Amino acid sequence: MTDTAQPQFMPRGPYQKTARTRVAILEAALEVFSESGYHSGSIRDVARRAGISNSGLLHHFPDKIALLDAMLERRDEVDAEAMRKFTHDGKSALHALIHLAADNASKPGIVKLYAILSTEATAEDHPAHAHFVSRYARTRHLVEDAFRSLAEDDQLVAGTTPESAAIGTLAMMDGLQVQWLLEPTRIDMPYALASYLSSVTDIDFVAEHSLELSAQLA
Amino acid sequence: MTDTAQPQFMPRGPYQKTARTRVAILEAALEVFSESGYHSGSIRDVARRAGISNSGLLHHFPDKIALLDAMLERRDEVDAEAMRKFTHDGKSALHALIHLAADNASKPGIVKLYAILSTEATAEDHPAHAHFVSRYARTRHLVEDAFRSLAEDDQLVAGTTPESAAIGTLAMMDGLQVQWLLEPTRIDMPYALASYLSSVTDIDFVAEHSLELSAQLA
DNA sequence: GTCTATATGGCGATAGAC
DNA sequence: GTCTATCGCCATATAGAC
Repeated sequence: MTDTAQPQFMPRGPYQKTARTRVAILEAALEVFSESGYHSGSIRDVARRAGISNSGLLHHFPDKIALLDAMLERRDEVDAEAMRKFTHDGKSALHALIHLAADNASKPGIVKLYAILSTEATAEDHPAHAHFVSRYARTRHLVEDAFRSLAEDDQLVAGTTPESAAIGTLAMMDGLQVQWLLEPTRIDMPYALASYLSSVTDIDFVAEHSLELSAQLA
Repeated sequence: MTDTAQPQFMPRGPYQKTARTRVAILEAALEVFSESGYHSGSIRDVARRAGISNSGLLHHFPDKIALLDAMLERRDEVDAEAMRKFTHDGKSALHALIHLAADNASKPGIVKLYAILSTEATAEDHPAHAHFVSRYARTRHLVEDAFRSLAEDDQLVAGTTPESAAIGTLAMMDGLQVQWLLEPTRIDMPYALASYLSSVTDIDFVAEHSLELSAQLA
């Protein structure tokens, strides 16, 4: 990894500008890859949006793949941080997923990035293929653990296993995002996810989530 | 529309060869767009696989967008045919969806086509945007009707509406496809879908589907 | 109906000046 | 660290011969 992750340890000297430029490039890369995916998104477009020349960009990232890797790594730091906060018990972890869905509803760029890249990266020779395989495995384990702790309290409905519930939860989140991107006003992602979680557990996530919403208004 | 849909009405004369060429082109287009999506898939690649030159292809389809439209139209004819067969009652319609999922598991090309195109077409200026918006609306209505007829027999679980169940079903199917494309051996699409349908209805689709499978072996 | 040849332009990446 | 200039490639699409 490079110096992007800890810019606070080198704020002075010539590196300060470098770090700022790198961040600008990575943010532009997120925009471009969100809109067009990796193959159709162009380095030149990223450079243009970052206010830098084509070669100026390639000074910071040797090639297109390095740019994609760095951008994904940056995103994963943010995600990992958000995940770490909600590993209390199973129920609160699933509530956190509903919050995540609500949060995503205000970030179409991020949602589109993962929707496009994850399908594109389905091809085995895609530069981000391994990244997404391991990303799904990691997330699936996290969600599976949440369901397992619920199962120990007999709160999973009959016929549902922690594994099948975890696969179903991730599938539901992904699928809802596609429909939401196509018709944002028709799809209520957090509600639909809560509805799913309620149907595979003995917990009324829909009611609890709407209670939270009313509490926020007070 | 062109003559592709009714080749049986003009089998002789010079059109016969044209029709055959067009079909070869559309099948090649399906391959290419399945692997790379629309933007990254190239007309040249399609032409190469169809055994024709670049300009030869453009004689049949004036530009790339026309090629995509014709290919989607052709696929939709097949899909509509498959759909028409199972509009008996609500329960059999949902069983047919499980069959569709099982069928898809042997057609990674088709699955990948829709997975990639539907996320790519999320962009409002994508040539297939309108196509996918109306495709989702149409399918959602079909599934919603199935759930509505179940609701009239009190077979929907509490807290689930025909609309939310339809949205959830489509989301589940889409999301499962992405995970299945990434790790085919880990995901059992028909089982996972049956599991979802069982959790939102009072019908044990998992048991009924596995009964069907055993019957087929006999 | 299919071809070759070509116009036009975007792409990733490199070389070398400042 | 950033630039201009450039190479070589591939793209969509057109013109015109056969």
